[in-house]
Amino acid sequence: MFLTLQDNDKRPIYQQITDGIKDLIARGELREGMTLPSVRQVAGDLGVNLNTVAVAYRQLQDEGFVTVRHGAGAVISSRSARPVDQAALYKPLHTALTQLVLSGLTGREIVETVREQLAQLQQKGGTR
Amino acid sequence: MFLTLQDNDKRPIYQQITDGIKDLIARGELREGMTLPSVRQVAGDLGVNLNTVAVAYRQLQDEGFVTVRHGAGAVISSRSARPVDQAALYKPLHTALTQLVLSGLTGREIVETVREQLAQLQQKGGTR
Amino acid sequence: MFLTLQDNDKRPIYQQITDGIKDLIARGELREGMTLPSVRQVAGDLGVNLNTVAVAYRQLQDEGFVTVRHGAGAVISSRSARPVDQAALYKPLHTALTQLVLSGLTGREIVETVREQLAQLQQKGGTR
Amino acid sequence: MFLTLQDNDKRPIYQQITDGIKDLIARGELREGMTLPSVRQVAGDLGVNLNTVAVAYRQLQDEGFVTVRHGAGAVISSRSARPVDQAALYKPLHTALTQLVLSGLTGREIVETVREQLAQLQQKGGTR
DNA sequence: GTGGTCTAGACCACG
DNA sequence: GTGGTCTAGACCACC
Repeated sequence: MFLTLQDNDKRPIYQQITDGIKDLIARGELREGMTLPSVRQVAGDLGVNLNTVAVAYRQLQDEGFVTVRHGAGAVISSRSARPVDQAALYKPLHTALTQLVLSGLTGREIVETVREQLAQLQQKGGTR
Repeated sequence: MFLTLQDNDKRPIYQQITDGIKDLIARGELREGMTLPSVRQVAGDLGVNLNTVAVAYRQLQDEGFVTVRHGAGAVISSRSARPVDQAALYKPLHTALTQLVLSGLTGREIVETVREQLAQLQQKGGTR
Repeated sequence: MFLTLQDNDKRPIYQQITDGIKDLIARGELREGMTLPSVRQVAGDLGVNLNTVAVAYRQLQDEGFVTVRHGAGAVISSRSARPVDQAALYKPLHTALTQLVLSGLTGREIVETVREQLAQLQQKGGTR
Repeated sequence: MFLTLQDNDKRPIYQQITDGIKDLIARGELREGMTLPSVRQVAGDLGVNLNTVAVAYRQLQDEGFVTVRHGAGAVISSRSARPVDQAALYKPLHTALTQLVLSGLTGREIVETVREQLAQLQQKGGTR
């Protein structure tokens, strides 16, 4: 399977699924036009309830990442179809950076870490 | 007041308070030895429940950012007193970066944003 | 083709087809006695399942918009053959108007929009 | 109670609740700053499951109509906080008008009906 | 008290 | 087969 759940993760399960799929899209493993595995399959693979996965899929649809065709599965949308909430976008980054600064890392070290993580996200060509 | 709450923020109120105070420490506006305003005062200023602020202060104490002395309020700890959870440290950064990549920003733009935010956090010299 | 499907439309595909054909009838592009293209042709053109189109045609027949003659296709009925469900008729209008009011439009603007859309529907003189 | 469910309504229950509350906001019976009745109370009054109401409330939150404060209820947002999807806004109106034209009503009659419904929606001063 | 999440299991609508 | 909705009932987090 391409998704895994973390026990020590504080996010709700459905959110982990949503974020995980967004992550796969960001990394280019899931591309425009591809069909997501069915709700039932994901639920079975992860060992969670059908509804939990359905909530995640619904969220992805609401945010414009996938187009759900009733009875025919969920298809990855084109990027242009996805909206952007500028305010909500930078808040998590700010919080994360604050934590890193507090931990005593220097700005140089933090930027280096950011570069590494970005390289990892983009190595599949997902943001071409 | 030095803290404000955002209506459109998804974090619980106590978390916004905790994060806000950490932010002030990171920026150097709150320094080692300074005393935080009382739970009652913060609750009154923000218009929230006493318990909510108490939870935030409790969290700051648990994480070693402040030392609460009975009858004397909460004072900012020295940085060396603060523990570091490596795993928990980088996860928020990864999530935040993923969101930014998904929004269509290039790696260059993201690194630039990171630099700006770091500069803002450090302009007071609080952690350098 | 005379019909197109919208990806961002929440209605089921068969409903989009039904509504689309009703629209063409309302605009006078399809008139009494004309024959609809075959289920197979529409399915092929739109790239959807045969059953989906069949359901749409069935719905049009149930509502009296077309008469299906075995082996001869579906022909547009005379207007007098079409029944009217008063209650069901005004509910969608009410819902639509509520949405427009909520969006902040003034009554004057909404009435103007309605006039424009009606003019568009009637420009071919199909129902006058 | 201020909400009622229609048996002959094809919309899912949670959608009827969402639309009903939007309607109340549009009519000005629910105004900015007022608190919605609790999920439990609505569920009890309407005789539906807790989750069903929770879905409706979540939808209202996602669309910006209410701000949910965990543990403290759901409060009506200011109108400026609400986003607008232009495309989705006019489609229902178009569909509704098409049905009315097909029923044989004249343009004059339809505009008159629209005026009446708008007057009804606005009589409480909700759109001031 | 409030809302949020999750499960187990049912039934419906769509393709 | 697919996803969507709903119920009954549980437990958690927040205020």
